[in-house]
Amino acid sequence: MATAGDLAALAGLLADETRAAVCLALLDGRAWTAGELARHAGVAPSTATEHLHRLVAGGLLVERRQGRHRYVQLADESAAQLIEDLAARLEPRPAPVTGLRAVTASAALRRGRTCYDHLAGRLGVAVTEAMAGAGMLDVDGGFALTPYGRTVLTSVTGAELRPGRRPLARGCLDWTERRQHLAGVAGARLCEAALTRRWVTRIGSGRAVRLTPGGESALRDLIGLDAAQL
Amino acid sequence: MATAGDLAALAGLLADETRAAVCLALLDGRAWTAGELARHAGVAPSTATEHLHRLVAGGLLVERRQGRHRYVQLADESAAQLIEDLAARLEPRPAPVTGLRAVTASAALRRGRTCYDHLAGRLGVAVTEAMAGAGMLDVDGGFALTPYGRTVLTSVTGAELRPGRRPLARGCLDWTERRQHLAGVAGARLCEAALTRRWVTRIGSGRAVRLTPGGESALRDLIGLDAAQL
DNA sequence: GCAACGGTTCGGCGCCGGCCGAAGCTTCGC
DNA sequence: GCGAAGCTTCGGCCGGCGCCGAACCGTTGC
Repeated sequence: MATAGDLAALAGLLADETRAAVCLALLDGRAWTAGELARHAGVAPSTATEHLHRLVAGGLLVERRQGRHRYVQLADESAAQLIEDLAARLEPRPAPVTGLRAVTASAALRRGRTCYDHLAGRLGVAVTEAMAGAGMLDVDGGFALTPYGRTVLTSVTGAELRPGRRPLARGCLDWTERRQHLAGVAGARLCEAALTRRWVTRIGSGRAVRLTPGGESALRDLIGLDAAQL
Repeated sequence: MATAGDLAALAGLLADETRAAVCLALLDGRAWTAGELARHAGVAPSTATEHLHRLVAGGLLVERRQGRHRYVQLADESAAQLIEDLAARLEPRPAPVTGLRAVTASAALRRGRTCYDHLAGRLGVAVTEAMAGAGMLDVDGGFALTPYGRTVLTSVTGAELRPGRRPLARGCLDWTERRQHLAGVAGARLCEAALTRRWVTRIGSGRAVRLTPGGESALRDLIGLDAAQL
């Protein structure tokens, strides 16, 4: 049984601005070095060390030491999901409609990005809706991959899709779009395939991604995605 | 865009043992008075007042003043879900198998309870699995109510089931069972019907519930629930 | 009216924890 | 080897916050 103390300790891991910044940065699913995170969060390396210790001890992060670097990343998908769930609660507006606030970096992020290990942003939402429209996802009754969708994704990835500890499909509320996009095993495999086949490519070193011309036609054929609406 | 400061502030609401105890108590979905919560958490009334202020200001709780009482309860289902999600991460063991730790109060809770506004515990999990077995829920591809399940539930509640801001069906990870049980609109309507039709009754004033003989036969006929395995 | 009761406000206390810089340790490049 | 770089440990500072009790306010019951 979960005690109040345990719950408070877990929440306490994220209840600090510096640690929160670290976790948000790590939402890209990749491993960062301690120094990168310290600079990102704007604190001294020694301070970052302490925070990373707490986050690792709390099970939210895992570390991998490699030479003189210490890489950390989110421990698992459920850790990422927890942070996403909290962050989702911070954006209660249904449709932003923010006019011409053309901060290009964040505009690129809104257009398309990875969220831990799957696609998000307008691209992720559009892919999800195209799949729903093509009968691959049931989004009315909840959020589930249909048998047809399973067949299609299996043909893409080659390997059989099986739910393990992680569900096959799960809706992940999008920060910027306030709509659900596909997460879970299916979302991860699709994102993996999209990156290896160069349907999407990363922009710079961040988590923003861009749909390539090849990806545009491939996704149109596969799931009926209309890239024009992006 | 969610900032680290916002995230930290939200997490900070739960990052205190007293506030966490309050939120866990409120997970039963009902309204508690400030004094009840103070006694439950073991702090002075003045201390409870401050905590409740913070939780209300943070949007996690709503208050309703009635005479000299101040009732608080969780603001919405997403607040309950957030707390559930955090609590679920605290029980990483797949199968407890705790032997004969017969703390009767918690045993009753494990057997059956309400979780915000739907059924949980062994009862909630058994209902969910019976519905999956009867073809009303798709739990392989994710978590969704099938058209057949929608028909059955509509016949039970009379009113049409429609997803709004809240999904029709959603899996909610059970604290004690570590399996998913049915939440979302469908879970809430089913629980509501089960309580009004006396398929289940509350035990005392807490969140524990018990399956009645009438409920046993009704749920056997409706979803093929085998009450013997409870 | 008056007392009892629930809740709130305020002041004060003490501790926890976040921050930094200095010193030290390990690894890497040369 | 030797210096530079990445990281960690330690000590010390300081602010925030959780706690309580006392005084106060509004409601309820007699």
